[in-house]
Amino acid sequence: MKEGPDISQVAALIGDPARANILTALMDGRALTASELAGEAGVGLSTASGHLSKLTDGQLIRPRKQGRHKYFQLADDDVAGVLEALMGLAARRGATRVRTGPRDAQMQQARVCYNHLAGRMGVQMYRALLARGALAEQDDEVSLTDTGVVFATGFGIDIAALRDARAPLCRSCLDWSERRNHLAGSLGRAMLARMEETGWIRRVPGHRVIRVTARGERGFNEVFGG
Amino acid sequence: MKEGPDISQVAALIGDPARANILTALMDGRALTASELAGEAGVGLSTASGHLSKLTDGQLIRPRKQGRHKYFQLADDDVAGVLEALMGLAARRGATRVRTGPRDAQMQQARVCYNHLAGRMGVQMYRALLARGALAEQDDEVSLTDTGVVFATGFGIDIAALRDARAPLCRSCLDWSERRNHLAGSLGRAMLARMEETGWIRRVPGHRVIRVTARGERGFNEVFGG
DNA sequence: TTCATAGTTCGACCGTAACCGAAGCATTCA
DNA sequence: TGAATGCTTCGGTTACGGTCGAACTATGAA
Repeated sequence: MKEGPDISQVAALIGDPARANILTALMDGRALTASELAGEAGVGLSTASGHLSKLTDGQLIRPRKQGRHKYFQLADDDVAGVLEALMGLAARRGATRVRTGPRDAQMQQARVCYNHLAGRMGVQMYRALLARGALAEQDDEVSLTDTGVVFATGFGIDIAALRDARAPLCRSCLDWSERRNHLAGSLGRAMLARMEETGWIRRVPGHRVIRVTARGERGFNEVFGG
Repeated sequence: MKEGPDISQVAALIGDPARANILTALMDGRALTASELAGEAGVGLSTASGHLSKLTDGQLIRPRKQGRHKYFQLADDDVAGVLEALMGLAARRGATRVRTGPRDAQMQQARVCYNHLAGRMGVQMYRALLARGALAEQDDEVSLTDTGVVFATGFGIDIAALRDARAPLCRSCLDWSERRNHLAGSLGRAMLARMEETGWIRRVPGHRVIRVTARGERGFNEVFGG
């Protein structure tokens, strides 16, 4: 008597070692690129690509294209919940593994990403703007609220001028070191430019690293918390 | 690379269609013989035997020898919980089985989930118990309050006896059709058994569907609202 | 423009495991 | 004691799917 949903397809999807590794790697909520996931899974890029499209079709993960990178994250909390529950069952017979750490500290702190602020500082700014209601997020889209217009103007940015330009005002950009959103778009660019003008930061020529001045650190923390 | 237990083995175990059929058939908490399960799975007896020993090794099911029969049942509530959760994912993907008929509607209304009540009725009961302070939820854990002990006793359940058994008294289980918690654990089992004793419900033999009697409907609404 | 990097698709190879039937135990019943 | 039933094991076949490298597409950098 075959009743209820067919669990074998979903389970089989999770049941391949490479795919299970991919899903486990995504369990912390970060978004990783196809190449990184190939490394995590211990398979070649072409193999991983096949797995990723299967997982996407199965709605266990969700892809997000960004430039020439393609980031993947778990589809939603329910998926994470199922994985967690499966780990509970699997734990009854042991078999655990290890983990690796990150690298370039300076770049992770603050850097330029297509002319806007990225790294921990970029992510912190983005979250602060969300928290104070300056930005509104929905379905991977982000927009500037009325509150946000007031804030940006106070920060020294001419929003009306930015709106005149064809380029999108706000875009969320996935941070490669933090794996969280930061602010892109013409507003993101203007924010970074403004920080440079006011002497908060200094860009290292020929490199993406950003140096934060003492004044910049004070000011940044004051405005964006932290 | 990775951390946490290896979920791929357990998932692969569930991922085979024949084994998934076997596990699904056991979801109502009954113990079935190898021959019956072979029929459920749609494979030959020798094939089923192989699957059953794999599932046993994987601790998803538990065999019980009785004479020349060998009965199998799910290993415990956790296994049932994982299966329910997987059904939730599968249902969302639209991977329901071909057979959709009156029985599906009945299943969503009230069904057995490893010996406890699931479906809309199960969820409603759970929420009513929370609302009246009989159950307390925190961090995915659920426990019986003093108020709850009084209530359960009034319902005809010997809580002291349940506590003596090793099995956990209360446990929440995610309902695949409602996507909300319902009550599992030995109390959940006792509640269902009590409803059957008092003639509120009648289990359809060989199926997970539960039939609610007229008296049961009155009584249930009276006690659990709605 | 040209070059480099990220990812996808294709083709071929190969291993695992699902499957069945037949023979082999084990248990119960006559 | 045999005969019947329930299940397991074995051997052989088959097919599905995971794997890689190479060719191809798309995007960004110089």
